[in-house]
Amino acid sequence: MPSTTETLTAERILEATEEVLRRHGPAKATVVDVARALGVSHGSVYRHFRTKAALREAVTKRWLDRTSERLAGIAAAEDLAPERRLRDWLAALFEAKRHKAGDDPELFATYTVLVDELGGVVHDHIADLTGQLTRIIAAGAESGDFTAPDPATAARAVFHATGRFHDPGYAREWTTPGIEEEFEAVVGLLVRGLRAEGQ
Amino acid sequence: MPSTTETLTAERILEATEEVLRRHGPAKATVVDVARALGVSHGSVYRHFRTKAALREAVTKRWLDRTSERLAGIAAAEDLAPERRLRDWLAALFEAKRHKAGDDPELFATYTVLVDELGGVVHDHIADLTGQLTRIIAAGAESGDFTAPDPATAARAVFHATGRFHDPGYAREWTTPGIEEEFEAVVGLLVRGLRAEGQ
DNA sequence: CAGCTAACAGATTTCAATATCTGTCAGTCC
DNA sequence: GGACTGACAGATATTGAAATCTGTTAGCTG
Repeated sequence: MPSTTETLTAERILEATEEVLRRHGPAKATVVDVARALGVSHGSVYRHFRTKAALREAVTKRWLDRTSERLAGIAAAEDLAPERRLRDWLAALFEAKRHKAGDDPELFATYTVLVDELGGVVHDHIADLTGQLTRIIAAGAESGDFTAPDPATAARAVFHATGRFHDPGYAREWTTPGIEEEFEAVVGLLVRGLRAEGQ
Repeated sequence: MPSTTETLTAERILEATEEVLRRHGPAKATVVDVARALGVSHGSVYRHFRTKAALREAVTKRWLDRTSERLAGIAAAEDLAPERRLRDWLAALFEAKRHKAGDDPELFATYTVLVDELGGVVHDHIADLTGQLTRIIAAGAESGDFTAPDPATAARAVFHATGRFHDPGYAREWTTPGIEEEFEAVVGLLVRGLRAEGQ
């Protein structure tokens, strides 16, 4: 039973893949399942994605990009003071990840598996996020609020230092009681470390 | 073939267990293997450890404690300036973990598996390490080198912020080229954040 | 009698046969 | 004739029967 008569597009395949992953999980989701969900033969799916890995990569990239886009808005908010912008951005990153993990834990676990079987995608995602952070810190350095000889290095340091609050490997900890305070303590320390001497 | 005629002690069982883990890995190491290595029946092992989990826990605790002990020396070196002491301690922690991981990757992977199937042991280990950090930071706060209203909170923040350089989950990254510089950048930022206003 | 063994029940793991999946391609169908 | 199918070979996953392991205990042994 074909779900619609529309032509088969990469986009429709990605949507079906996401649904199959949600239902079956990363280990049991097959290309045949995706084709079945679309009412086509699996050969047709291979017309749009050369391998199963390419399909998984595309769907994962889409998922990661949805997070980056939301944060890009904050990174671009040049009206806010740099410190405020940095704190908001980090809080939004934490909140976004935590929400994804808490909302639908199985889907989050699924994407976590996909993410670390796909080296390149994560690398790009992290480059994207640290790029946004670099822009915030560079703005702060220019305005004199921050001391940062090399904003890109400082951005990576801030990103790594807050890993506990956005790296999926720590997702289990995101529901423990004191986590908000831990986050505040780490961010507070980092912001103090970035601030220019005369405040 | 009994390896010796000595009486069977908990200590001898732990040594044999470590050897069996090194040889077979965490998934295939059995209590029967340990007993065989000691030339006794597995029932004798159960006389000293109530369950297989208890045996694994004891051997893991021993392994973690070997790291803590080395660091305790630095934490107690009260002749060093607080900032120096903090930097040395963090560098020693990174170095210790990195060495363990690089030296015998399979044994490290084995213990990593054990560590995160045993919730309580890690918790104690982390409490031990953050306790050492707290003492260093508290000393810095007293001497006026650091600003830290709550040294224990600051210690946990520093520990979490440097997770990338001691959490086994990141072991893969410890051999990548820029890791030393990343470490320096994070530690530099944290130390700046801890320093009292007038330097 | 303290320390050990050996045999056991139930749970878990292994292994090999069987089924399913991936990726290709010759051929069908608007 | 461009999008799709369906049959195929080799790779991977599933399954269930057999082997092994965990944890207990009755009894041996020095």
